Amino acid sequence: MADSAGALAPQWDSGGSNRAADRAYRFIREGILASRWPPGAHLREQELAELTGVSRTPVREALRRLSADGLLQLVPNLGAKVNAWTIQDLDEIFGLRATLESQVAGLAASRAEPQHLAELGALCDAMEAVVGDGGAVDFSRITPLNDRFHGLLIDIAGDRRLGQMIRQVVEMPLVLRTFARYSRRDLARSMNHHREIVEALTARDGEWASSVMRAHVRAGRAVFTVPKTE
Amino acid sequence: MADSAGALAPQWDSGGSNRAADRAYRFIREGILASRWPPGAHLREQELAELTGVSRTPVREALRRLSADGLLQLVPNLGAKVNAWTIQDLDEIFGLRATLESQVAGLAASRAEPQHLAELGALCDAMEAVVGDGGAVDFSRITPLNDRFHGLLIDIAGDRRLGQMIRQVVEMPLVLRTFARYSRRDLARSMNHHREIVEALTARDGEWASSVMRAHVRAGRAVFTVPKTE
DNA sequence: TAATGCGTCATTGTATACAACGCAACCCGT
DNA sequence: ACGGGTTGCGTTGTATACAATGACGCATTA
Repeated sequence: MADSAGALAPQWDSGGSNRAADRAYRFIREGILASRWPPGAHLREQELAELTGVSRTPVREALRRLSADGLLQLVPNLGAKVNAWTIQDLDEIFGLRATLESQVAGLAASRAEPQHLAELGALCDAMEAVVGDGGAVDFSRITPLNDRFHGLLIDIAGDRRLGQMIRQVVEMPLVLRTFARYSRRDLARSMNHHREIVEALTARDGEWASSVMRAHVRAGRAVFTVPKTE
Repeated sequence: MADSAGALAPQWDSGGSNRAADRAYRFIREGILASRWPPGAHLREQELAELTGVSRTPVREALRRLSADGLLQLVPNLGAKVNAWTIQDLDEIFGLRATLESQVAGLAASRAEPQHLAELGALCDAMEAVVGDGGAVDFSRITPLNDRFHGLLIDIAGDRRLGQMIRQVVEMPLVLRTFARYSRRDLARSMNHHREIVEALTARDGEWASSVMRAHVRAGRAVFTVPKTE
């Protein structure tokens, strides 16, 4: 799910600093996302400390944060396990996303200003350019654009906590991006959704924007169940 | 806000253990909720360690958790400040609650079973008994009942993540429970909301339940702005 | 006098040593 | 052979010592 309804990587600065704890956080997080450790794997603090080049103290802090992110499961006196995702988890997560992101779209409709609409439109152009290139779709170029699109919507909506919640929910199943893939049809539909959302915002129609966004997310959910058609 | 739309204290076991970090967590949390430290106050790790009777290590862990809860604001190299709540914060938080809890009510409507409805009804009875006593309302007796009511709804809905999100959102402004108070009219309305939600669940009408819950939360928000009428 | 640079101190961040806990293997008794 | 207790080891939890960072005050200078 390198595309829209599935991506939305957190771009906030949590862990952007140069503290040892932040380095450990980034390192472990990247490792999990790259499936360096399979779901269910037990992470030992000492080992992580050596790998990261810091002591156990910042590693412990990183583990707590990753647990809060939902990437790990922490059991007292037993340590950290890489989280494994069930069907029910996916349903719950995408259900939450549908609720929250459609809310964002609705809010954004009543607050979007011309420059916002212009940037959203430009992002659509850029994404369509990548998809329409003819050859194999370069997901690594779509993902940041898509993240920016959804992030910008959150900014426009102007509800910090709502945005924070969404980022938290999206963070959880980030691992799965590697596995699932959008077919070309899925991608085309996603692009259309984006366009339609911008249109709805231009028309200042919150219900419209909200509905399309809900569809957008639920379509994203379906990619995990329905086989890739292409 | 000892009542329904404002309470819903987290009853999960986060911090229930006997580890030093958990004791520190509980201690500091209680202190903040009891206004032992005013909003904006700078909490020093050493001082907290001495007060709690543990070392700085578990105190640091507790501070990180409290920051994730939203009770503290953490700045790298500068430490922790007790969070101060603005009008915008309240609007955002109650907005989220309205969205999430109404979702829960809707889900619960399609999943509630007779024994659930019975327990919800019993909780309504108990709360009304406390309120209708005639004398001054004993908030300390309403709060746990109300928490149980909302918590049971979450259980019935059967969406763990949704419940987790709600608990997280409710946790944030928990400090304010001390300040705001429901008038007798507000309380009466709250009780009516509860009853109506149970009715909607009995009728298996998710839209109905969801709407009442949304009203319930927004009425709770208003208590913070409109002066107590009594 | 006001602005700037430096030094000191309080406070946070990190490393390391030690304690407590849990699991597993083993021994012993029945 | 099987069950219960026990010991040993690996891992997590906690305390403490040390390093690094930022804030405040003072002195120096234009």
